[in-house]
Amino acid sequence: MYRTKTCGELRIAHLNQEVVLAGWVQKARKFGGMIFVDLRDRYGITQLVFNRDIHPRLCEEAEKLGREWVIRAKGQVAERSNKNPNIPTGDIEITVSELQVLNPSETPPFTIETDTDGGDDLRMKYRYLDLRRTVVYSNLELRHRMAFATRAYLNGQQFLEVETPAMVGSTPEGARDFIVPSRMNPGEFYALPQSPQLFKQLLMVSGFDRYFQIVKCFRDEDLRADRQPEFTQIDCEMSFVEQEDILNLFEGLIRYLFKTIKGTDIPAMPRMTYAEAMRLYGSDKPDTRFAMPFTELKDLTGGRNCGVFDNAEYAGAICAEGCAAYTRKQLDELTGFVKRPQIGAGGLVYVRYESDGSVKSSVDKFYTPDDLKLWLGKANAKPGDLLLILCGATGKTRKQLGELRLEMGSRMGLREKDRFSCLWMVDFPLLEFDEEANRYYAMHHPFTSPKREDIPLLDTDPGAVRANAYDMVINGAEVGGGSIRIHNSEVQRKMFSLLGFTEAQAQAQFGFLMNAFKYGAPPHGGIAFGLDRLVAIFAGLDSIRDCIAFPKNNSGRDVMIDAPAAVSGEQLEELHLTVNR
RNA sequence: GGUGUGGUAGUUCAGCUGGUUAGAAUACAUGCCUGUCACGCAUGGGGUCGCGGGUUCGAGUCCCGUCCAUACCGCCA
Repeated sequence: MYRTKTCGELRIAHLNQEVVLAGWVQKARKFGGMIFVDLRDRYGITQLVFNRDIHPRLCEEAEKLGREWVIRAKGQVAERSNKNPNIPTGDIEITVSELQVLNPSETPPFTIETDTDGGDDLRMKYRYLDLRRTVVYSNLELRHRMAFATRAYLNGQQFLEVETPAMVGSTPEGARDFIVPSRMNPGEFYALPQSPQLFKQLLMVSGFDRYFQIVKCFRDEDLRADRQPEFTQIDCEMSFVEQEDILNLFEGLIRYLFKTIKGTDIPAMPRMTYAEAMRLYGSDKPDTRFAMPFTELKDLTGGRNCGVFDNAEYAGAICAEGCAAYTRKQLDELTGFVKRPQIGAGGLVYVRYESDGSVKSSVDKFYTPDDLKLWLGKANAKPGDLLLILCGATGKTRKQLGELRLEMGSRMGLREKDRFSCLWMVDFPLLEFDEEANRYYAMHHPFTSPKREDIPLLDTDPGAVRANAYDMVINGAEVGGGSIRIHNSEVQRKMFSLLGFTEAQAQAQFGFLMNAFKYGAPPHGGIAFGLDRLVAIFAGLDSIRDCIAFPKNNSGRDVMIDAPAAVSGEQLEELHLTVNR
């Protein structure tokens, strides 16, 4: 037996017990006649003590120990004379009587400690060492617990976990596919699934009624802090349900996760329509940890010959509470922020509501204090508040104001990581018009059903049709989304024709699904949650990379195994491929 | 594809308007140290200043190009 106890479990109650521990040398503090070794494993750290007076030969051996050596030590649990209240095992130590080096280690390229001296690049290259650090390990442990709890909840709701293929066919809509050449079918390719969408719908046709799968999905698009080319979804589908059933059941899942993982009861999730979210927050995933909604000012800005406002289709303001004292420098910073190419606003108008009740603004040339007080009134501003105003084309300006709102939220400390605000975003538009391609695209996917009352609009005003589609938003992040699917072949045909698919194209791409639907497809719908994002939010992480064991870097590379990489000419030949560069 | 930021010791970083031998902390090595837990003290080794070109008497520093990392925009039904 390599060990009788782990490094995390020994307490004062184990006093005088003879134990065997195994693990890694976190750090050895060497004195002349005494050596303290912090022995680490997954469960914690236990201090080993070597004393020259008691075991001179052992002490000599312990002198050689270096960082990350793997050792095994036998000894007696003893009460420390100087206790360490910072660790759970801090009351005891092991007086070692036998020491065995199981494997020495080179000095690691960075320190394996919570406050490591290693930068991101290096930690990713040696990810197996990075994962030894408790802070990183605990994110993966949390991920395990969340996945486990998800399975428990869904199992309790009669969901079956079914595996679907990871080698599928490429489809034209949506994200770029990762492509896998087929050796046995020259010139033909599999694609890795962007989601098991079609398969889970087929499982509904098969009568599985409630399906889920915690499954890897793949999208060949540029990465972000919250986007990896391979990521994990909690993918779900249900039959004989309406939108309300799905919202309730999966609000239950998230509530269950908060309860079991964080021990908190979250309030009922408000529902917000897409239109309302755009009007109030300029985003379909508003961060509702703080309010600061938009106030529309266009109707109050006319008649004063102020070109900026008069030429704008839209003027909107946010009210930053208590920020009237912002300095010129701070306002300049904000102006710079909104003028960055990523935001793209022309400029920023501010109105200071001074604590003494007076008003100062960047448009004092055009507007009287009484004019400005009307604006402040509409925005519910109080003395001491600061109004920040953007204007321009409606859609664009709302988006810009949304970014400014988030920036102000951050600056004002309103986006604490340990506070959670969840909501359902509902009534998404069914279609989105793409100016460049001069056609409609499905906002969600082509199988999303339109709202029954909006079906007539499909012929007259497709852009106004609302979908039975919904997203769950937590702290400004889209953590899940889904829809009630189309199960009526007439509506599906209309949808394909709106999307510019010919009958033949639709048949070629989605024929198997459309055929299946001929044989009694039940009404059905589903949802998929991004497990990585959920874990990141629960753990308060800035990037989902920190809760993925072996993530890709910003360029989609795995710097640890150095992938992707070139393959041999023989391999290419077998696959009937030539590389064109 | 675009914008910003960064690349200097094993690591994290400092290095001003260009100036002589490029620093700090930490890690590492050696020695001393019997209650440390960020141990302490002393000594030491360690540098292609990302790469290429240019300006200059002189470039870590300025210019151009390029590569890499990172955040964001585009993209992500």
